[in-house]
Amino acid sequence: MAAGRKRDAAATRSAILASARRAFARSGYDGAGVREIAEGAGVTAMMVNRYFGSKERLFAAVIADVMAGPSILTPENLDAADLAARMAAILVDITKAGDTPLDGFLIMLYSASSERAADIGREEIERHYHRTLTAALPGDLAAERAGVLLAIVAGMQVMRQMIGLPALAGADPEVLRKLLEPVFAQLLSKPFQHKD
Amino acid sequence: MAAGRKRDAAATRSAILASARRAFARSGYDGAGVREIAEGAGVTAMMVNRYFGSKERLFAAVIADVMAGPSILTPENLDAADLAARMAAILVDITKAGDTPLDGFLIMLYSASSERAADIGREEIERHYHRTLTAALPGDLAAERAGVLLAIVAGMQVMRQMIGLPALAGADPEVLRKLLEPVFAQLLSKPFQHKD
DNA sequence: ATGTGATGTCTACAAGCGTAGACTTGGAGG
DNA sequence: CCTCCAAGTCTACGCTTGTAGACATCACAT
Repeated sequence: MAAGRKRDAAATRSAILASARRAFARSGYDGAGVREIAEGAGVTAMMVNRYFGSKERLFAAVIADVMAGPSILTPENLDAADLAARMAAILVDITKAGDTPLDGFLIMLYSASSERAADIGREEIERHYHRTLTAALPGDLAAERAGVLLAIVAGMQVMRQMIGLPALAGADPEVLRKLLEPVFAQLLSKPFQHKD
Repeated sequence: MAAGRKRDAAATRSAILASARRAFARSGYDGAGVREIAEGAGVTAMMVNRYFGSKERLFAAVIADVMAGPSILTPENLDAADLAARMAAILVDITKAGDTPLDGFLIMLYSASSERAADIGREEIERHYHRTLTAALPGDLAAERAGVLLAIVAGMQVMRQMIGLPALAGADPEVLRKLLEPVFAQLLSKPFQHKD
């Protein structure tokens, strides 16, 4: 058991949740073991099941916890005039290499090969990210444009953090921002019209 | 053993490779089991190790096989004037939902949570995709632009096929092409200059 | 036809997984 | 001080995994 804490149910629960978040972000749903998660929280494996019922329920709790945290799509960002620039800056910052406090998107990507985990992830992405972004986009094809935007965000996380493509993982953040901003601006642009 | 084939080493090897490709594309490196792969090829699990040495070596062989196949980055595509439109069209087609013959990119994404698999994947993406695309890009920051382009390709695969985001998975292909083409065009554009 | 080596199968092992139930220990209320 | 329930640990089961070695079987060359 962790030295600093003794028999505090709420604290133990938080410790397990935090450890699980780290573990899932590092190894994905399948890769992270219950014993490993428990050790990271300073308890035994059985406490995970005592507090969360099962590994699957723990994963769902982690995703819910992550979703409750800050994201690119905060209301003040969505209403800002320079949304494209903000999105680019935040995305580049979030996906910087090393032991970044990874956000939930990455956890879901790592876990997407597990069918159950992918289901949970799709549901949460849909509800939390896609719906919000779609609603904020003026013009035609808002849902599709929001989808492409999320795909770009996902792709940057994949390439910078999961694969670790050197050209992206080691790139100058300023350069990446300059590259991404016009891309975002194009998809976000207000007078988007479906012309054909 | 498969009914149609009898004691043909080359055919058995191909069958295992093909089955492994399907299995890895469906479940990722960790998710796909050797027994499952073997069954898909109509043999026993031990044949996998006999022909490929280990699961890890099998995975490397699958990636190599996939890389040898067709991709977006064929020379005639890279030289074409309408590269952006071609990339958009091919990407949308490749990532269409259902039991598509998935390309290697997706296998690597599914397997990225395994450290060894991610290493193999990064190496191959770097060598096969990123280097080729970088060389084909005129203007400044070719490596970074190529990286962002690959990230978008990866993101579309993730969102359409892994997560299955409805807005993308169920979208009209024509619409997606129209959305992606200007994005690609912007990153591919010849007179790209790093201005600051 | 008859060895003989390649081809494929069977059984099994050691390790790790998620999970369950019985057990022990701590800390607060009487 | 003593009790008692929550908090936490221990041991273990059943399963799956990748892999190893011994065994069987088919096809071809002599």
